[in-house]
Amino acid sequence: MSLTLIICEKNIAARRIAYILSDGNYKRGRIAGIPYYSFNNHIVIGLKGHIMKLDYPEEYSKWNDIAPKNLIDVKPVKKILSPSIARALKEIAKDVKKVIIATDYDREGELIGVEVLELLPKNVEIKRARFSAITPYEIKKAFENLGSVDYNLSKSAEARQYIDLIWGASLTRFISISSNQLGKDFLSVGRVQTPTLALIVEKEKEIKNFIPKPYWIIKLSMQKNGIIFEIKSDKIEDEKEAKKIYEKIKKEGYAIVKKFQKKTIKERPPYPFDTTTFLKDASYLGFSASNAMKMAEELYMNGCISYPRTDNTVYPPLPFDSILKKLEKIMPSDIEEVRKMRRSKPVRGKKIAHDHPPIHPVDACKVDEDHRKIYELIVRRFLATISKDAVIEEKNVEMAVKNHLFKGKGTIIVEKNWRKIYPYYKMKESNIPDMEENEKVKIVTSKLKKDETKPPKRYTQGSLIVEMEKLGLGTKSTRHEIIGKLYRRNYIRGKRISPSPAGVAVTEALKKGAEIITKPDMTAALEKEMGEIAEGKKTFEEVVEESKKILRDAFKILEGRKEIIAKEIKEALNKQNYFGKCPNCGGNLIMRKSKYGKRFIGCSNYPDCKTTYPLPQKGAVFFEGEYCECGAPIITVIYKGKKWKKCVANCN
DNA sequence: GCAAGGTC
Repeated sequence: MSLTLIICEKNIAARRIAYILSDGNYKRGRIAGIPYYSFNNHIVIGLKGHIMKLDYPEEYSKWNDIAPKNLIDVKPVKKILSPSIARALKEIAKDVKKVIIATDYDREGELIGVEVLELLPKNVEIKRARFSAITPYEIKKAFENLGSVDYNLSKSAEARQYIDLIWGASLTRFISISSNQLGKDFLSVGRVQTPTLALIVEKEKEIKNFIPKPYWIIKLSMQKNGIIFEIKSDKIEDEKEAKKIYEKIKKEGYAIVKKFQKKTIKERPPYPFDTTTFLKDASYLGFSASNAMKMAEELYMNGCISYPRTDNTVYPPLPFDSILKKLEKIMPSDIEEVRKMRRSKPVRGKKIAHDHPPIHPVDACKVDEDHRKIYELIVRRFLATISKDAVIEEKNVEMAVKNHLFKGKGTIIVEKNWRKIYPYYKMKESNIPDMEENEKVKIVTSKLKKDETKPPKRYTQGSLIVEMEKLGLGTKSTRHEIIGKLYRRNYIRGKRISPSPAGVAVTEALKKGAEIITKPDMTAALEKEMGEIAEGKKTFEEVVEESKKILRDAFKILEGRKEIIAKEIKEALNKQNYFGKCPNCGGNLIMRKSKYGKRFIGCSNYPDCKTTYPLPQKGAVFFEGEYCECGAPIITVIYKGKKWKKCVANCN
């Protein structure tokens, strides 16, 4: 018997492909605990993404045994990530004559396929199926037109792995060892995480250096036909000028209409959910990116929504009617509304990818509270994208008082349509009456208001993910994990994200010695080089060697600055670990770790002063200079997106 | 105990 083995990137893809190729007549089985699907001398098996991982050989795993910079020239080895999958593949391969790689049609997918080949005997025939959607048409076409594996493409992905590992491992160890942050408290560095951290550090700097500029605005409260509305002057930067104008106009009883415009605007619904936009809106609902992603993954695993990792904002043909029919069971009145306001074609976003559809519901589900919020967001987004445009009426007026110009604006939603079903995007409505040119309108009151320009806003997890995507940092699958990592390392804190002292110190230290790792440019350059490997213009060896050279040069500078770097990071950590003055002896209270790894607060005069306080073991804790009535410091705790303050002595 | 990338 000669078998054909079809390898997919994940189990769900394997099942669907088996279903399509066998016209529904496949059998399920398990081997080494891994599910597979068989029909007519074919076996389809799904992996769990990469089955190999690049890492340093065991003997280099002790950080003190080798100087970090020497890691650059150690050859990493491939290690098996999932022994059970490797066993299953080897078992099946015994009877296999032909292998078809049917992993995702992208760079990492090509490498995942090649990883499998390394586990299989060399005498099998190897083919590659390329498809950009798991639909019967695409799949059948791909399997009728099999190609061969693109080793240049897989090599380009290997170059990325290699470069990420040598830069990440060597710099992580260098920074951690020089600042003596070892064990669980190590300080990490990476091609994606460090530029992301630098964005946050940079934003904080902008906020700190921001000098607010005062300005004045004259606001007039107007009345016509019983409608009260507001018009205002432009910003006036000079106080004297503002007062002069105000004095001149404040006793006036009327303003004269110079221009009046009324227009009706059709407002399209928001485009279908890709991962980035989904996480942005979930962030608005108070979900951290990691938590939102976890909820979405669980909803996907339970068959409630489509695959949650996608860059696509354009629906392929979907069974819209049957999805609506399913959803009717759980939200009948909403679905009735949507039926009444269906648009002829769903809206499309700008980004099109063909591997996965935009995130949408696939079935009606009843789930617990946290999942429900995420599920409802996804369902409502889907419904909005197939609903009619909202209709907005916008009025703009310019009025003059003694030759000084004032502007007013009114916005009213005439027909809510998609806004009815997707209430997360709020719009401020304000009404102004219709007016005609040269008409006199009554001024009710006038005010001169002082205000000032505002500093830029800190990132939220949502806006940070949007920015990362814009800069090409990370992927749809990794961005939320990168942000989670920065929190876990205590580099960043808060919902409105700010850097910790250590986050700032590590960024600054790297900027002065290895600036490239702190910028998105490194990813951009790597993308370009990977493209060249894929096109056969450069070899893996050339690209890796070039990268190694840049890293060696960076180490020359870093090694020279080692003492300063150590001092700066240690000072930052001291600041981070300082929790105020000891109420018993006046010494410094410091966050320490017990020998079991639990954190607590102790006095710097230990053992003479034995003052200690317990700390919560989870979340971020820090001191903002406040003390409780009992004399003990008040700490700020951030955990699971919530922030609160408490007396460290628990005196209440 | 290092990275980032897949996926569970």
